[in-house]
Order: sequence, then C-alpha cells, then structure tokens
Amino acid sequence: MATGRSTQHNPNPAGGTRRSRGRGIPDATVARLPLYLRALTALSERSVPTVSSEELAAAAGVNSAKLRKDFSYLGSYGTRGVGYDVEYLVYQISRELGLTQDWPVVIVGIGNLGHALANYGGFASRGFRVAALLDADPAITGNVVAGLPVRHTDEMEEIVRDERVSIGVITTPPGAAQQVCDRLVAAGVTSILNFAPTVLNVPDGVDVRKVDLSIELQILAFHEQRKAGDDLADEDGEVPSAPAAAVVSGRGPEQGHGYEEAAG
Amino acid sequence: MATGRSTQHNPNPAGGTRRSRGRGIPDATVARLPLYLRALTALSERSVPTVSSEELAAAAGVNSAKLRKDFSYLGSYGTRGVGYDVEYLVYQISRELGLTQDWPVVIVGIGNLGHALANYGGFASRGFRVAALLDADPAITGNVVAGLPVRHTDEMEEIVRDERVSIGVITTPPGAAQQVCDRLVAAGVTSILNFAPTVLNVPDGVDVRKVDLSIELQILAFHEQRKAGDDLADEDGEVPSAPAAAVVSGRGPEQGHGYEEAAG
DNA sequence: TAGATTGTTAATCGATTAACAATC
DNA sequence: TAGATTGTTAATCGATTAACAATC
Repeated sequence: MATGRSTQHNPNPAGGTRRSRGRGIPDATVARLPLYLRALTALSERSVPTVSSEELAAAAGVNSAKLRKDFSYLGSYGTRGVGYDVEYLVYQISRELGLTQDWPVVIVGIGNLGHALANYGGFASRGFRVAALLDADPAITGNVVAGLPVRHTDEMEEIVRDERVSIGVITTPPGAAQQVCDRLVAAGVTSILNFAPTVLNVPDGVDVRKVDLSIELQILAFHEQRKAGDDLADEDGEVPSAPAAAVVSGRGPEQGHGYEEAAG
Repeated sequence: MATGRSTQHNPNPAGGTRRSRGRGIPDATVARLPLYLRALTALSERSVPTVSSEELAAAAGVNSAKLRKDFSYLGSYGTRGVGYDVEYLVYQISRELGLTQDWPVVIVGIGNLGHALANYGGFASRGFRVAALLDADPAITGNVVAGLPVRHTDEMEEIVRDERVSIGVITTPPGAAQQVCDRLVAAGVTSILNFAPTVLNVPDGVDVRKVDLSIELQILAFHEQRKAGDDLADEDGEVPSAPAAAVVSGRGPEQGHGYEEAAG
C-alpha cells in the first residue's frame, strides 16, 4: 500500500478463493500481523505480561475490533476478561508469519539503497539473514558493506542454490531489474521484493512485492492538493472536459498553473 | 500497504464517506494512478500517440476492466474504438495527482537511507523538489549530499516556513521519529512519508504513509512458508492450541524448528 | 457500415465495524 | 457474583470483475 505496497502477481499463490487452504488468513490481516508483532515485541521488552485488545490496537495504530477479528483467524489465543499473553502471542504470530525459521535473502544492486538495506537492523532481528550482496559493477564488487563482501552477479545462481535463498531483494536501476528478476527466479527464488520502479513479470508461483518511493509521494501529493483545494471555495467547479484534439499538440502546462488555481 | 503500505491516519482527510467531495476518487484508484502515469510516460518517451485500455493495463500490471473503471472516475478521456491519447492522459493524471505543481519536501535523517533518497532520481522528475536535507548529528551537517548541504535540524522550522514545505520524509532512527514528526507538523507540514519503523501519532488533517522494509519481507515470508507447506502433505494438521499457561514461561523455540517442520 | 474499444452497470467478493453473547 | 474483555455475528461498505450497450 501501498500499500499500499502490493503484490503484483499472485497475491494468493494457492489460487482459488482468497482463503483457500485450511485456516486461510485474509491478505489484509497478514499485512497487519507484522504491526501487531512489532507492538508486542516492544511490550515484551518492557516485560509487560498481558495486554488487552484495546491497548494493543492503540499501540499498533488500528482499532480494537479489527485487531480481534484479525486474531480470530489465528485461533483463540486470548483470555476473556484478561487479555492476551504477550509472549505467547509474539510466538504465535511469529510462527504464523514464518519467522521462527531462518530466511536467507540476497540483495542485488549495492548502490545507495542496497547499501542502506544491507545496514538495516530490522533484517537480522526478524529471521532474515543477508546471504549475499551482489552487484554487476566490478568497481563495487569486493567492497565490504555491512560486514559482507559485495560479490559479482555472476555468482548469483551458485549462491541462490547453495544457500537455498528463496527471497531476493532488487535494488538495481530500473533497466536491469527485469533481467535480474528473471535470473533470480530461474535460480530458484520464489519471492521478490522490488525497489526498482518497474513492473516485473514473473511466472505463476512467484510473489512480487514492490516498494516505490515515488508512488508514495504521489499519493501524498494527491491528498495534499485536496487539502489545499478545500481551503479555497470548492475546487470541483466543473473543469471543462477539453476535447482531445485540442491538447494533442502539447501536453498542457507542465509545471505551471494553467487550468487550476495554485494550491499552496 | 500496503501497504501494504498504507495511510496510518486519515486516509480520507475530508472525512465522511470515502468519496465525499465532488468527483471523489477511491483510495484504491488513487494508489494506481502513479502506475498508469509511469506506463504512460514510457509510452510518451517512445512517441506512441494512443494506447488502448488493454495495452496500458498490461504495461501497468493490472487488468483492463479495473483500468477503465479507474479512468472513469477522472472523466471521459478516451475515444471509443480508438483508445486514449497518451499525452493528454499523462497531463490529466498528473493534474489529478497534483504533479503539475511543485512540491518542496524535506528529508530528515541523512543516514544510509536518507542518502539514498536524496539521490533518488524519481524525485525531481515528478514535481517533487528536495528543499532541504536535515540531520541532528553535527558530524553530518555541512556535508554535501546529492549536491545539497546537510543542514541542522535546528533550522527545520525556519526552512519549512520559508520554503512552504508541506511534505516531510522521515528517515531517522525509530527513537527520533515521533519527535521529528511533531516538529514537522508544528512547523506546518501536513503530509509525512515515514521510513522509520514506528507508529506515528499525528493530529487530524495530517496524512502519514509509511514504508517499511521489514513488514514487506514478513509478508513475503508468510507466503513463502505457505508455498513450502504446500509441498508437504497438508500443513493444516490441527496444531494443538497450546494452553497459554504452558508457554508463559518461555516464548517457545526462537529460531528453531520446535512445532513445525522445516519449510526449506 | 463493420470493427474496435470505451464507459457503465450490476453482480460478486473481501474488508471493516459495531454490537453483544460467551466466559474468564 | 460482578466486572472485564474476548471471539463472533451480522450489517455495511468499498473494491473488483465480467459483460455489454454506447459510440467512435
């Protein structure tokens, strides 16, 4: 949501309905489990033994009805009149998310962003292990980043195979992303986190999630514009639906304020 | 969001129903407009004059029914039997997203990630202008990053005011994020893009979107685990709902494979 | 006119929410 | 028992999708 940020293909790789297998968990719920887990981990570090749905929801930034509904998909892990046992819930959510096992990941493209991710602390603490850093540029390979040597992308297939890597992170320039993706998938990777601003095409059974700074900013700009518009009279004053022919020659005011009033 | 990335508070700051004002556009549609815009820009660069909903949808990674429905919220910008004029649609979507005006942003926290964002090309090309880079560390202030001097956070309020900054990007450590957020908001910022793994509390009227690497990876791990489980018999073999009392003492196997079979 | 493709309708599906019975 | 809080139900809402009439 990206979401926001969102799976490009195969949000539900098992196919069929959204909750096909056994106690299937809705996508929206899965996306919130990490939020709950983070809040619970903070409580755990403060040695808080139990927490109510109301308190935990506040800490996670959701409402309590949603939280209880989400937890109901996992099972009945609370105690009526008491709340949830923090440690127990940390474990159950971790298990559900697959974080009780070790996930080797490779990061491909060690520019500024790859560098930042390699140094990101949240990796190791949550069951993810950086198996290798890869780059195609000989000027970069051999450098040590975050304690790891940057290896050449020539070694990609070997590393993915030997280290049983199933998750790849792509931080290359957009032009290289699809090719890197293809090679990762061919080598056995089945989940891709894509930071390159490109749509990746992948075969069935491969999950792609993307993180796109530019998209997030554009969504903010949209709402920001709305706010600014609300300050004026009423922005929806029937902008004439200009006939296409009249605009084909130029694309209209680029950075200017042709049709609309300034929003600042 | 995203999630996916997702607005924490006020996904619809105008309040009321999801589509309150005039020709209000659903959140899901707004989140896809940047995708269409990117695909259209690529077509524009190749001097493609028109495109059908089918072609454009394929390029953007969505289905064509959804695309046409999305565009219908913007107006009737297509021509039956022909398709959409690329340049005209680029302009209309840009205008709808507020990209025909200039958005000054500040980036607070110039570590690895802030550094990466400052160098990110997608910024400038889409109406966003980095008005300032800020950091609290005197060892970092004064450095030139992406052609801009890193200024001290002491100057935050002055810069936000003078440059009319309404969008702030937070790339600080999690412990500093809320305080930075509070100061940005107090200074006049009304949209925040948060890369720190913290829930930010903001007053009504302020939008927060967050980008969280760790959450994206955890969602991938969940699906990855499912895939692995599908290879075995049937993973849903009634894991006994362990009584809370039995687990309170320890949190169960941490990185181990206590309850579950290995998924690799 | 015939072919192509949009814009819209209506059905379906998933997500959210409030309310409350169950029960600790 | 009385108070507190979960887990679930049912209503509502938003998003997706296929189909097709409108129309270029």
